Amino acid sequence: MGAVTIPSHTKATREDWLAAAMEVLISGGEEQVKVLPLADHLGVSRSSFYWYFNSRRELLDQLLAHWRATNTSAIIAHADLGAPTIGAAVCNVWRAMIDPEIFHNPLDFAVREWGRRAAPVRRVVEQSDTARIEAIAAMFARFGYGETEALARARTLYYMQIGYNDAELQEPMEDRLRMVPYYILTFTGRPAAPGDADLLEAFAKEGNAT
Amino acid sequence: MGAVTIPSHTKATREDWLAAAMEVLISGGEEQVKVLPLADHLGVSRSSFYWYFNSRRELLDQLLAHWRATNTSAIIAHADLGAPTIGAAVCNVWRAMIDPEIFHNPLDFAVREWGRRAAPVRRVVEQSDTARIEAIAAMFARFGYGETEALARARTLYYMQIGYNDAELQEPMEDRLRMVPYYILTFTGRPAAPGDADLLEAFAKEGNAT
DNA sequence: GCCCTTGTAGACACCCCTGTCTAGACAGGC
DNA sequence: GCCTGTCTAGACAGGGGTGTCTACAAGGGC
Repeated sequence: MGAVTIPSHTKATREDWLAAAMEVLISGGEEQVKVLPLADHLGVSRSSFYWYFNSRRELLDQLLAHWRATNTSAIIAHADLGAPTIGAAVCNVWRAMIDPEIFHNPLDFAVREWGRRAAPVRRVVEQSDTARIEAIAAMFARFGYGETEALARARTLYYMQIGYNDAELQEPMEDRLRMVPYYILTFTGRPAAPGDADLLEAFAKEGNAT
Repeated sequence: MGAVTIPSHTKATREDWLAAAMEVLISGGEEQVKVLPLADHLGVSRSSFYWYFNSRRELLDQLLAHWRATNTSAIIAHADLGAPTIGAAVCNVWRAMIDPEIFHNPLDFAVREWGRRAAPVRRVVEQSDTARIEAIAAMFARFGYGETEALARARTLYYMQIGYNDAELQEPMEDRLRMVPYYILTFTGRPAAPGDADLLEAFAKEGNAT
């Protein structure tokens, strides 16, 4: 991991290509990740790309690897977090999935969509889904839910959030917070305890619009 | 609506183009709907397409219109159905969203994905989501849930199913049925009544793998 | 039997994308 | 000051894609 010396006449580094490609993957999907437009965007010749990468395919593999190494672990970490009540625990997971600092939702969807058409990618996505849900189910189990119920509730929480994010609901944060107790009731089957949504509210107050 | 006479030397009708395009939209997304491959598939010259349609764009508009006219109304109709208990009502909606005869899930996703990138399409999808959720919220309200709770539960049910479908979970039907009472408990906050899942089980018995 | 509408084929102009290859610019080691 | 390794430009070959235009085949109306 020694510092790599970058010649001063370098216009676009490997990381520049990756970052630009990631942006396009997120905003336009895998099919839009094309070498020519990326080269234009970086103000560089297309052939320069082939110095860093063997092919477009290799670039895409790198993007998938990056996704794998970030989003899934973030959710699992938040499901594993200690919490006083199941309601607060649910809020931890919920927060992890709406905080752009923790979980990159547009990227998650870009990869999910990509996987719907590319079998190798789909397998990676399925593994991640399973791992995420297992972590959430374990969370419910820690609060006394039976195995099957924990799984049902984990799936409900997880898939509901996936669907919710998918809809990109433009809902004012205050409306959303007002509904939190009802969501907690639905997800856990127990009334929300006072303080369950504290961390969520604190996060909202920091000025996060979406 | 008079019967249209089709000259015998017609190789591909307007409907043939539409059906082929729909297939591609579903399996490959909007970007894959291309005139040249469709022409090859239909064993016809590309120029013949331009006799029926002014442009690729016009073809896509037709596909969106067809989606609008089928999937959304199917869900709303099933949410409006009478039911003895809220658990059975939830099963009605659930069944509507997993029965390929009623609701074309792959098409729904293709359109949803398309809308993520095309603003006019997105608006149509948003309208549909709102209408579907309102119908489900009204269903909960009919069983005595307060307005906000009904909305929270409607969204949970609807988005969870969207997320669930998105994951294309390959789950044996018997496992799925076994979890139904737990899902009913989660969605409604009330234990499943005997018979709630009867229609769902009948549907499963008809031999529907997914 | 002719014409006219319907539907198709094939060529043309134009655009965008991938991957390869050659030539060359630029800095640093020696 | 030359050589070498790093990086880039530009041209080339090859593959698709959209629309348009002209010619033409094949029935039905008259």
